[in-house]
Amino acid sequence: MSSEVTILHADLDAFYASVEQRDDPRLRGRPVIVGGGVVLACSYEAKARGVRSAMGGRQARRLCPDALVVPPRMAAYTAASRAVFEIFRHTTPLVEGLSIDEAFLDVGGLRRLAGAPTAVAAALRERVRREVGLPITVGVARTKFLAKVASGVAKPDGLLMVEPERELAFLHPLPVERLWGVGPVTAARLRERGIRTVGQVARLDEPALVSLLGGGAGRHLHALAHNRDPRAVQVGRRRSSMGAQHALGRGPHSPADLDAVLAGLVDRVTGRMRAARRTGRTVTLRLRFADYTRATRSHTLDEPTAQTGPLRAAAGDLLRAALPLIAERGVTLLGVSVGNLGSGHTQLTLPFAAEPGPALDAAVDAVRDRFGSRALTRGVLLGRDPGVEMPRLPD
DNA sequence: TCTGGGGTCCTAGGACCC
DNA sequence: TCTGGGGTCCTAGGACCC
Repeated sequence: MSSEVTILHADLDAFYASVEQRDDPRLRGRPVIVGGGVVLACSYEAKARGVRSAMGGRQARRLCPDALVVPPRMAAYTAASRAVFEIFRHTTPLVEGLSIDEAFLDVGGLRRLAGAPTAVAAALRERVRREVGLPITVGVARTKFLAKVASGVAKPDGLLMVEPERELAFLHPLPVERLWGVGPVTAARLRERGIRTVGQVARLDEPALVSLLGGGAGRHLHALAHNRDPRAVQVGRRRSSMGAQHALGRGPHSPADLDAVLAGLVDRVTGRMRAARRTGRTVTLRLRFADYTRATRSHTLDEPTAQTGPLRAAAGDLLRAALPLIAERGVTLLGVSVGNLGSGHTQLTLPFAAEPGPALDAAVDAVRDRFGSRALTRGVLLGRDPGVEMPRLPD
């Protein structure tokens, strides 16, 4: 783990709502809600009145009757996101996107070129504001985790650096919900034990946390509470699944209706897959029932594909097999996603001959570091020229 | 808090392989 | 013949994130 502060977490504020306020002056300074049935995003003026994203539209309007409700414009948000990520990548090549509106940037190599990380962060904020017209908050710290927590604390439209010598003083008073990976269930489990702050978590030993929360979450939380986070900023991560879903209302819905909805969903997903030049093998049918329980059913094809036909057929089989369950509980949401994306089709061009030896071994290690071991489970194609496929690496 | 649409990662059992 | 150890893949569920 680096002992220097090099990591930025940049996070656009109330992203969808800020784009709407940017594009329509009448919305500026006023409570804005994006999305009708459910709040997709809301401006800080609406947040001040208690409106939260994922809240039901009725409740949101009750809390804030004078809110201006606008329908989402996904194309505008995608365009704004692209413009902001261009600025990120112009700042440093080491950019790891987390979602449409946030990313980690490693600016460690820039000290001589562009100045200290806080100066880089301030310039970045200024540029996003000037060129894209959006407010953005940046957290600056020695680790990804601390940078993310810092941006959360600094929101909205802020900049906060956590100096190495005050990391624990910054971290320990925070409520556990601030920790990345602590949601309602984990927070409730901790609260039952009287644990509310990160400092209290840090006083528990790892076995106690593991028995309380399970192996993965327990070890994760123990590390974070002790400020251990060795993860590097990863460049070039690709989506591993693509999906689409649709809420149906309480029904009833005939099998033919469901099949028609399913066909539309598969069409949408495969269209996006082809546009992104991705293929996939695992089709997952997602169901939500009238009692808000959920189920998934999945099937893995022998060959990856982006064609509508085979994926549609597999999804149809899954739906037919789930009809008894649907008849029993009543379906309210249907979703399709395709996973196992792209493996076997990844091609990396490396600047050396792909012959066995120390150079190749080192390159494979570098690939593992950058993309994770999963990138190699189906073999990575190495080539000297784009478009030229080299033999598979041995496993 | 009564619920949209898009994702990630982890766990666990069973099948199957050497 | 009824038995080890190690590994991958598939399926299903669950927690979490924006």
